[in-house]
Amino acid sequence: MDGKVRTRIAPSPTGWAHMGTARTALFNYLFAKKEGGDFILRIEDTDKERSQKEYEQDVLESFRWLGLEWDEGPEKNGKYGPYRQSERTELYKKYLTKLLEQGRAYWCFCTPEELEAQRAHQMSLGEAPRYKGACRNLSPQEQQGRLASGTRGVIRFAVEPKTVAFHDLIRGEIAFDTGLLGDVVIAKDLETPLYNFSVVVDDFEMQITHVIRGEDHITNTPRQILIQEALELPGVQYAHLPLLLGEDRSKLSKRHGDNSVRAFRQQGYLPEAVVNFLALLGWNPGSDREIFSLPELVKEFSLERIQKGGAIFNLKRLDWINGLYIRHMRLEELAALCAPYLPRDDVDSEKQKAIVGLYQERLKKLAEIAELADFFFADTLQYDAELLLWKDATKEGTQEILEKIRELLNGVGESEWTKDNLEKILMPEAEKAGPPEKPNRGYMLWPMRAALSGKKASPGPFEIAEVLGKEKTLERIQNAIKILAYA
RNA sequence: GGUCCCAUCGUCUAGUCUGGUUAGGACGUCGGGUUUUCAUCCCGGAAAUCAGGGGUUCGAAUCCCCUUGGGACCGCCA
Repeated sequence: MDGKVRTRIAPSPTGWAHMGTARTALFNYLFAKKEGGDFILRIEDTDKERSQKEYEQDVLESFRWLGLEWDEGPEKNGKYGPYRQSERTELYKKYLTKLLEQGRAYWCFCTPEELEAQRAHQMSLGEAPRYKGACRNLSPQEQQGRLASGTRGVIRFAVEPKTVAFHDLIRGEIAFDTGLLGDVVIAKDLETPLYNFSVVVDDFEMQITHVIRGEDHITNTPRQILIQEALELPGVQYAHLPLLLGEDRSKLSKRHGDNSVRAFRQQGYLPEAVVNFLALLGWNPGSDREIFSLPELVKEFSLERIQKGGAIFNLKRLDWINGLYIRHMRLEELAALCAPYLPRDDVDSEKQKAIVGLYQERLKKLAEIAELADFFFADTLQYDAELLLWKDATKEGTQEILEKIRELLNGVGESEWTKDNLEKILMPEAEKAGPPEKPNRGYMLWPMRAALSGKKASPGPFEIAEVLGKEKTLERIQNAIKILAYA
């Protein structure tokens, strides 16, 4: 032992990687890196029924996307693969056998029905539901006999009644009376260990020094400490994180919608923004600063500044941070990220970049650009004539001004077709637009912008015109005149 | 029901250890400015009797006790 800090994230691949898992991973990563230690990824796939490769893949992709690279694991294409519990069966078997031989664990042959009945009975009596079956008193010979006869059994750990206390790095002393626990099932058979057992074995074998996990694991801790003690393994430090909550203040789950990392990724949240947002849920630097890159978080991080109470997963705030990161991005980079959300055909990358540039200040998440910028890719715009009328503008007046716009634009050469030029040419006219007694540029700019975008809200008319090009711009002005004529 | 954890604006939180602040910041919200619209940007407002009650003290969000409320867990899931 060189005293190096080692943390781990241990997800089970039974669903898409969750935001809660991502935050736990982040805190483990931050603490490990802050202490100059290692961050390890261990896939807890002992549940063969529910574990799926697809989900495991999603976990790896999600963590990599967030920039949470783990420090070791089986080599795979020059990158570290994850450790998998399913590949460590022999290891668990060794420790399981040891506990069985020591008499600290035993085979239990109670049926699920019997256990259910027991639980129900205890609950009705107001007791803590726990295993108090008779199998604990079966002699080794009886256990072997039943196994030999083909009776299905599970392996239970004999919990000794005592007070187990541990020091939680976030919450301080926490004590439990294990007499209330009951004998926990630690394996279905020698080849199929269960969570509370495999965790203890792996955390020791992987030399984990700090177990940083969700608060929902607090009550598992005494069981794991007992197993640790029975196996004569050294203890680890625990830090139980406050939970991520839904709007109703209950643990964030599917009930609150799809909170998988991939869902956020698909909507166009940036990994840097997600990391920044997640870090500030339950932790703060002790200053007013709230924008941090991953390396900056590593520098600032400390377990002492982690909150005890749960934190609601506030989408509005994520949107704000995401918009902020989008605005601070290099346009080339943003355009590349937006490309998948825009139509592929007939658009060159320069034009795409120009379009994205118009939305850099307007996007909260990348996917929004599809709908916002759709009119750039449309053939003919469909909209109600009403849209073209600004405030108290009349149909006739608007028609007139559109004609004027067409005339002026017609005179602009292809080579002079830039936003600045168009503005220089049209603005003097716009200033005079409207009733002579109270002219306002809105009388011209609004219908022009509406004609070009077909929308109530969009970037400015000159910016759009530049991207659209002369031909398409004139076409749309013409189209607007027609729509007014038929209205 | 049992065990354990938690409690400052609607939300994320600073301040609590080492009592003395107009209880600070941010998101959101409302209003104003810039503006053809939306967004950005700038300015301003409302918003927490610090869950409640009792102590200790000249003084309590901060220290002590009680109560209440919320949450997590109680699986042959993790």
